[in-house]
This record gives sequence, structure tokens and C-alpha cells, in this order.
Amino acid sequence: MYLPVDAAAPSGLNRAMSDPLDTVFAAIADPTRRAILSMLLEDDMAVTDVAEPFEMSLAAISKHLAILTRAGLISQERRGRVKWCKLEPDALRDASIWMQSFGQFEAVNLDAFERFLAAELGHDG
Amino acid sequence: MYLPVDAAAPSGLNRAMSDPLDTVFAAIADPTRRAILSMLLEDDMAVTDVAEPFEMSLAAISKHLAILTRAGLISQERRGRVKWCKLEPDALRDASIWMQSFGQFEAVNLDAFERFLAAELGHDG
DNA sequence: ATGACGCTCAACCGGATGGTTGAATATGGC
DNA sequence: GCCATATTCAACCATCCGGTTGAGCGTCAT
Repeated sequence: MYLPVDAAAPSGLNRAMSDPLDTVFAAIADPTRRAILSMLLEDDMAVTDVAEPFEMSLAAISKHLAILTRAGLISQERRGRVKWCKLEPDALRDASIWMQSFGQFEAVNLDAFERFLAAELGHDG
Repeated sequence: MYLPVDAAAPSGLNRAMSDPLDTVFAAIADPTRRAILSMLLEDDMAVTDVAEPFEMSLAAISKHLAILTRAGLISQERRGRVKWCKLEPDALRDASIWMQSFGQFEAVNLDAFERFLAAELGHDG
């Protein structure tokens, strides 16, 4: 129930099987992509606008966005010639839960956090 | 402050700067390493015992353990000729906090969130 | 229709990653 | 001292990753 799933079968069966956790954690392991997620926290953005503050090519940012999309962390909707990027925070939830399973640190547990959010937002987002 | 740090400076300054979050997330992006962490959740283990259920060489596992150690996720204490591996769950805490800052966010009062975190983390053991 | 804009594709590059093998370096037991 | 055990080191390999550049493609404006 609370145990990380692939712990039960380290038998190489899950090799190259691409657990969603793989892609999510790999996606947020890159500082550029974390920065992008932070930007999208504030607002949906077009690809060009996402790329603007970075000192790398548009193509590079486009690749980063593709990786984030594949991980389910953002979604991209094309409107006209502009592609809008939107944060999809739900994708982090499973990863977060996995981490919580190690949660002796129990510093921020989901229950407390959600109570906090409920109090803050007045709804259960 | 409380928000993902590199969000403020996506200016390429943090390139090759090796944010701890980079190493932690990269470490747990690998299913083998996640499985190892799960195993260590139950008990401290010697390197050979960690390697036993996997279908890969001892040297490979040794490398994985080195990566987990560098990320601070485990510690290794040599006793005699045996090196014992111990889970260090605290290393996941910052990563967890970073993730939760995204998880649910819509329009949370960040100041309140910071106070919440301060209160929660204040009593760390 | 032409051209600027927004974005992706394709090819390429250097460096990291994840694995292998075989040798090397302790340490412990007899 | 000698051998087995526990672990790492070193070299090597294939593949992936993050970046570049330049061309290509769809879309909007004139």
C-alpha cells in the first residue's frame, strides 16, 4: 500500500518499462525545467515567452517543454500559431506520495498540507 | 525565499552549479535506486545484500549506492570489511517541500505557506 | 502572395549515465 | 601466510541528454 511499487520486483522486469515516476523525477531533476515550472506557476505562457529569460536557444526550451509534457507536468494547447503551456500539478502528486512513503521526516505531511490549503483556499482544489 | 530558488534566476547563472535538488531528483529518477531506497526503508543493509535481488553486477550496485550517497539519500558506514548502508530520509525533505509547493497551488497565500512551513519544520528532530 | 512570426525537426556534438569486465584493495578466518 | 569475502577501481562501451545550428512548416498580417 504505501511501499514503492517497484521495490517488490527489482528483477529487471521493470527495466526499460518507463515507470511514470522515472519520467517525472527525471524531468524535475533539471534546473531549467524546474525554473520553467515555477514560471508556469504564475501563469500560462507561450513557448517564446517561456524561453525569453533563458540564455539558450528556443529549440532547447522547446525540447525541455516536450520533456515536461511527456512527464505530464505541463500541457500544451495550440491556439493559432501560439502554443500555450499550462502547469499540470496533478502529475506531481504520485511522485509526492512516493516520497511521502519515506516520510519519517514527516515534516510536511499531506494531511497537514491539505488542511492548510483548505483553510487558505476555502475549497479543496 | 520559499519558492523554488532557481525560478528567480533562470539566467543561466545556476548552470553547472549543482543544486542539491538536481542530485536528489536525478538520484531517485532511476528505478533501481528507488528500489534500493525502498529496501533500506526496512533495514540497514550491506552492499552485497543490497545487490543480491538485482540482476546486475555488484559493481553497478556499488555505483548506484555512491550516487545515492552523494545525493545524501543514504549514508555508508564501514564496519570491518562490510559497508553498511542506511537510509537518510531527511535528504528527501527539501525535495518534498519543493514538490508540494507545486502540487496544489492555485492562489495560495505564499506568506502563510511560508509560515506553515516554518512551523512544520521548526520541530525537526 | 509575400513575408514575418512561432515553433519544431533533423543532424550533429560533447559529456554524462548505466552497464560490463577484470584487476586491485582491504579485511577476516584458519 | 594464505585464501575467501566484501567492496571498489579502471577501462571500456552503448546510449541518453542537453545544447547548438539551420532548415522547414503552419499561421497571421499586409
